[in-house]
Amino acid sequence: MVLFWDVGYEEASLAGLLSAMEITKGSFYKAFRDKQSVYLAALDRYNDKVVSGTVAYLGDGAQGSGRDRILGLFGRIAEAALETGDRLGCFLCNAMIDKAAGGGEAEARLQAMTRRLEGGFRRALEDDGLDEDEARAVARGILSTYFGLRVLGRAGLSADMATDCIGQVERLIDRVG
Amino acid sequence: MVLFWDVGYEEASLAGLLSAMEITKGSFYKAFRDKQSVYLAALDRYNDKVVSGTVAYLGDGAQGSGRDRILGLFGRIAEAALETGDRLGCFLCNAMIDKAAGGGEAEARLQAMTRRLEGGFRRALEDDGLDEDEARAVARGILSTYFGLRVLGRAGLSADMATDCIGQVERLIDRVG
DNA sequence: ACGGTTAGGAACCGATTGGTACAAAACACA
DNA sequence: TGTGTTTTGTACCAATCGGTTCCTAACCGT
Repeated sequence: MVLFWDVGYEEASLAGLLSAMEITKGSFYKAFRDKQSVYLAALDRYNDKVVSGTVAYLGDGAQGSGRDRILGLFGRIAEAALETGDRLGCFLCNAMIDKAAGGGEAEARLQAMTRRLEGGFRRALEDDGLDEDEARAVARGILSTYFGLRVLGRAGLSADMATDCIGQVERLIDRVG
Repeated sequence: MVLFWDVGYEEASLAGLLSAMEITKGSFYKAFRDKQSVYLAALDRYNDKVVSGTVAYLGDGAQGSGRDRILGLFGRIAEAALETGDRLGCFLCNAMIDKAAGGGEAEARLQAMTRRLEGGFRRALEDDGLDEDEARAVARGILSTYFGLRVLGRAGLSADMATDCIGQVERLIDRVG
């Protein structure tokens, strides 16, 4: 999964996948139909692990208000990009750009994950008292900023760029209610 | 340029480039050093044509207020994605995700284009009377939303998603001043 | 220890990759 | 028209691509 995440579908060669999995071709083609199916499995895994984790965090009242959770998420992303020099970005976001991948079957998964993420933001906003329609609209704006930040993070994000972006997310939330 | 824009660096095969350019290998390798240099040239071309056009539009007072221009830009993007089914997205945005491309030389160009785009937004906001610091911060938030919208547009953007995103950009602008 | 099943490894496959070498064709200038 | 130069098309290259085949090695319950 991490290899696809890092370098995309085409650039992830079969040899690279094999060494990353520490298996050889025999086992590979016993376990999977072809390269594409592994990619789809990687997407599913990302959905299960990362997206689920993010949505759970956004919906976890123990982490503070909805506002706190959303800003906390963005803070963690910026922190990872700045301090540990994380250049992976968001696999979902990368996959949406990567046209070579999945051949149609990927698109449904991508849209489903996008909806889950949007739902996570909306949930957090509703916890702060926003009504459904307004929460959805703001959530979508935040989602879009989220993807944008992940894109920027992939190409090297400066610290002040990150803080400015997060500041705007903050304003997007605080305006309402 | 359009081929790289559409399918990315790796997926754009030499044969595809040749037929797109309507030349053969002989002329190709006389005109360019290798595939990577063509990619960089395509990035430069995108900068010259598209980014320059966008920045010019954002700075053109004849197109209305800065607010009008920014919202006009987003409107045109959404319109293209929805009506004509444009799945190209933004070459700059795609290239930032596409890690295979450019090998270090691309990164400087990408950051330069990003700064130009940010400057375009900032200029439009300053025309509406925002001071420099505030304009920069808002511009960066808008830039991030811009990239996010382009990502969403690549994977099939619904009409209400687009209107909600643009609505949040509007709120981001209107809050200030 | 046995036979049957499954997993694993390595050789091999045609197709395609980006890139080179070179000759033929088009061109410019006189 | 003759000559020298540049452009263009083509044959070719090693390397790598994703994928198949097949044989061996490990493991299983009896």
